[in-house]
Amino acid sequence: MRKNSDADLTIGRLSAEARVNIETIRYYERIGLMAKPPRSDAGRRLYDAAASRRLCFIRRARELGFSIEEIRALLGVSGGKGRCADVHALTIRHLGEVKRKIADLRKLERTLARTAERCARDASPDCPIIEALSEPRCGP
Amino acid sequence: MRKNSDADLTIGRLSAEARVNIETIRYYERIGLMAKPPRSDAGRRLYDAAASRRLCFIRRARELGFSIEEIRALLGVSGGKGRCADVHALTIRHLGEVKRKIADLRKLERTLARTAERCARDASPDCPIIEALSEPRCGP
DNA sequence: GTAGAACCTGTAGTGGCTACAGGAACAAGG
DNA sequence: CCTTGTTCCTGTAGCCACTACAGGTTCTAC
Repeated sequence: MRKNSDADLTIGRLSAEARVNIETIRYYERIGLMAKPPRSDAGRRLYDAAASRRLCFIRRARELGFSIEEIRALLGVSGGKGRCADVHALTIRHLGEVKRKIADLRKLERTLARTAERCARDASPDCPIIEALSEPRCGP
Repeated sequence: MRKNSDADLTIGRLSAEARVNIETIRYYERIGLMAKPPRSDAGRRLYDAAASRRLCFIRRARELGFSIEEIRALLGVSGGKGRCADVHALTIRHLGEVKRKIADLRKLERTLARTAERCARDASPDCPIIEALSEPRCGP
């Protein structure tokens, strides 16, 4: 059962361990984010502990909203090939994007709340929300 | 130049007037959000003022983050066929989603900020961000 | 041995666009 | 009228990060 690289995790077990969908793992392999693992005689993928750790890294980074390409860069650094300053810069840029998204959504929230407030909420076909969306002036 | 339906706007002019991309207008036609307009002898789409107003409605609703299907429903109401209460319900649901997204992003923002703060920002390959992403404990 | 679960590859789809390719028609200026 | 550049057409494919099959093989438990 032991292979030379200690790879004995099938994809299903890896999926459960790292909490990443099987199809997603195959996808990550396809796009090069995960290495092609050794196979059993039956052609089944066999993963080791290092692969599991890498997949967890990827999942955490995804959860933080980093894109696939950003994660590629992060993985580059995590191998000791990059610098902390680069990671920081990437994180700060990402943080800025998150802040911008929040600001946009806050604006949107306010507009929606204001509009909904004016709504009579009855069976009438007259509706201030629809009226607002139907403003005749549209062009510049 | 005048047609029986007063349709004399080419798609480019409609695009400029409603501030919606030409390709997007064609896409909306394909998915049934916009009606197929009459054509010139040369096969060019010719839009009237009502089409322009409808497109503006769609754009505004998109800007408010409503999905295509939600916009379909809103357009149904705007023709006098629905009720204000339904619009309100749709808007409140949407508002709830926006609030949830904001809450998620706020959480994310805090995590990113906290992590970035611990960063030495130097040329070191040792990096607390990478360390956090590399936590050995991954499974449940 | 059998049935169900796990795994494989390859392809297509999700949502909402966006960008071509390869052609035809139009408009403006000389 | 001719030329050139712009606008428009249809159809197809791609973006991002997955996700869901179809149709098959292999494994596991009873």
